[in-house]
Amino acid sequence: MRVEPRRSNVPWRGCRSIFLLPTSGRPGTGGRTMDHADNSDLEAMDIAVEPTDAVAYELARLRHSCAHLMAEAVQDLFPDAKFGIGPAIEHGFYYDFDLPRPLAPDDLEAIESSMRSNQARREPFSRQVVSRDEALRIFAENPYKVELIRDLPADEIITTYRQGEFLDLCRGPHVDTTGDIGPFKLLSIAGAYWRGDEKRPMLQRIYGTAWRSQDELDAHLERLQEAQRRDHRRLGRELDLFSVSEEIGPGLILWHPKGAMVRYLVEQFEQQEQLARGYDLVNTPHIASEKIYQISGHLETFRENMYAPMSIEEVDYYLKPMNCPGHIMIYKSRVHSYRDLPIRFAELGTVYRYERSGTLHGMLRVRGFTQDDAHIFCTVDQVVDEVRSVIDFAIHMAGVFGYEFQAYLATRPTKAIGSDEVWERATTDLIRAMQERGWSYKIDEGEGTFYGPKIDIKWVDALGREWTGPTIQVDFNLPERFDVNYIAEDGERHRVAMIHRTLLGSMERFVGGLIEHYAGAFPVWLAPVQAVIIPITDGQIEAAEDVKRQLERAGLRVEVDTSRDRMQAKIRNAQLQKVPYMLVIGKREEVARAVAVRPRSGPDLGAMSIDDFLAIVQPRIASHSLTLSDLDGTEA
RNA sequence: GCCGACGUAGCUCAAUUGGCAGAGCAGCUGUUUUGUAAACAGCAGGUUGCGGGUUCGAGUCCCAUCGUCGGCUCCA
Repeated sequence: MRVEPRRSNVPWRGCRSIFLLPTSGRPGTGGRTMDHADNSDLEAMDIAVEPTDAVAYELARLRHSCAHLMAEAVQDLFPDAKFGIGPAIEHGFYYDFDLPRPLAPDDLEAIESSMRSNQARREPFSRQVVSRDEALRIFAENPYKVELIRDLPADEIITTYRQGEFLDLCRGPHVDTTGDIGPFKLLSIAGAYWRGDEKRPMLQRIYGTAWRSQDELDAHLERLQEAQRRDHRRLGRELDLFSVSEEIGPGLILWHPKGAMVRYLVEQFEQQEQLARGYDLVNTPHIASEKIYQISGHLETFRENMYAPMSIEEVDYYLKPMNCPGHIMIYKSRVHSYRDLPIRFAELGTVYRYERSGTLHGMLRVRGFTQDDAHIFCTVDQVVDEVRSVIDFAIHMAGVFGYEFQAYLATRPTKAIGSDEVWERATTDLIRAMQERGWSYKIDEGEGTFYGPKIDIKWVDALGREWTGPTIQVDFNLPERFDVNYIAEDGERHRVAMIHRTLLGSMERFVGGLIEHYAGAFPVWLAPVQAVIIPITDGQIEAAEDVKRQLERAGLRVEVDTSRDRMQAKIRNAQLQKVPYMLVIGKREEVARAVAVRPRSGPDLGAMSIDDFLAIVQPRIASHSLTLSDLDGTEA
């Protein structure tokens, strides 16, 4: 199975990654993972699908045909257009064009309507085998196609496909006629570097989606809208969770009280879990002198992501981009016996990294973030066990937040420190740990860190989107560079192994993801406000305040809505704020010393005593339940 | 950083071909004291992102800049 590297600034859009058919009979490519320059394969393959899945195959064929249909329309509109590649991708397709002018939204409509009339014409797709020279002659006017042809393996059978007036270099296969393409919609225009290389020309890319039936298309468009409704930037403002300020700077998150409460609850929970698993908490400074980053190799390999140094008494100091050097220095502050190991240092460590302006995205891609970072110092023999227990920990955390997950093994990048043997060993250890855990994993070729390979765990959220979050890295390199040792049974110094890991990734990205995962409706244990008490008239404010005090004594986060809105408006506001419980108090409840409980998710539970309400809520808080009452088993 | 689009009140949006910058919600004040998703009225709110330019006159046209959005590249 071959995996295309993810390319997107939005972490979950990584699910755009696609799977290619095995390239039987193509020497030199079997089993090789695609790299960024491998788009020629994409074009040659054209159809990109999970090999086992017939439906996916059919969809991909249809979508790739739709890309051709779109290219035909673009050619009509821009006779001078030069064509790049137009593969099927997950949920749709795109095609890259070199056009004489920028596309505008109106163009999409024109292209779409031209596509529809060509679709109605039911133009057949016809395949021709051509020689390399013929192919070069046919596409002589088109430098991109020429490049693709030149890069094809010598024994490649070169084919073209024609429908109507449009002829394309293409391996196919296609549907029989344009009439078989099914309902489609063009979605967006974007720039994209030719062959993904930022040094090469930028082409205009049109994204579209196509399905077998109108119902499937409608469902997909509905999913896109749902994703928009869940956008954490929108919910972050509406629920008053966080903001960014141009004056403070882009990519720097301001956590408002409610967002900070969610973060605090996540952090507190995780810290407790860590302490229960033999971690020690540490703290390290936000800046450090250049000396440490010379030793670590950061200045060598990570400098472009680091902020410019500040000079303090003629020594350059850097904002820390990672927490590892600090933890290493804590370890090294004294001699360690093999009996001490493993030592596990955990820190909610805030790091700053320069990210290019175009990559920033709400809380999901920022310039300052807090990692739930830990470094495990252990013997080489303990690595596999430790990695395995980190994996268990990660599974546990995923379950608490209701995520499915998928593991990726990221291997040695081009820019790396350390010998081949060391990398080999670290990679093998990671694979062993995953195998012993019974995990299947995919491979992200060359996506490891500069000091070691890693397991990236990607959450799959309620909408089926993937998020890069937790990461586990085995590192034999930094211990070497920092000369990190322990005294073994033989009385000699031995090198430690290090495991870097996060379980949630960063608090920014994790909470941002949580917002979208829960659509802002946090489970009651995470909700910044767990209950709003709604007095029906001013007469019940006192009773409401009294109830609030009782609930606060029981450890709940509660507000009283003392506004002069009518009850209906108060309920609406609480509902829009996605507060788990509304506790209505009118005259009847006041007299009965009760509250009428209305969960945001379900029907009114009627009036009950405070104790009865607590009996509903407290177990759910303690168990991190996703439900608010026995009546809603499925609320997410 | 690159390609494209977009920046008007706290939020969502209006404003003919360049001709006095408006509405709803939120906010404040008053009236209403209300039974499960928006009571009524009034007031206030803006150097149209920032800086230049063209013009008698710029939210509108031009240039530059900052930011946002969709992608590309890169990443927790």
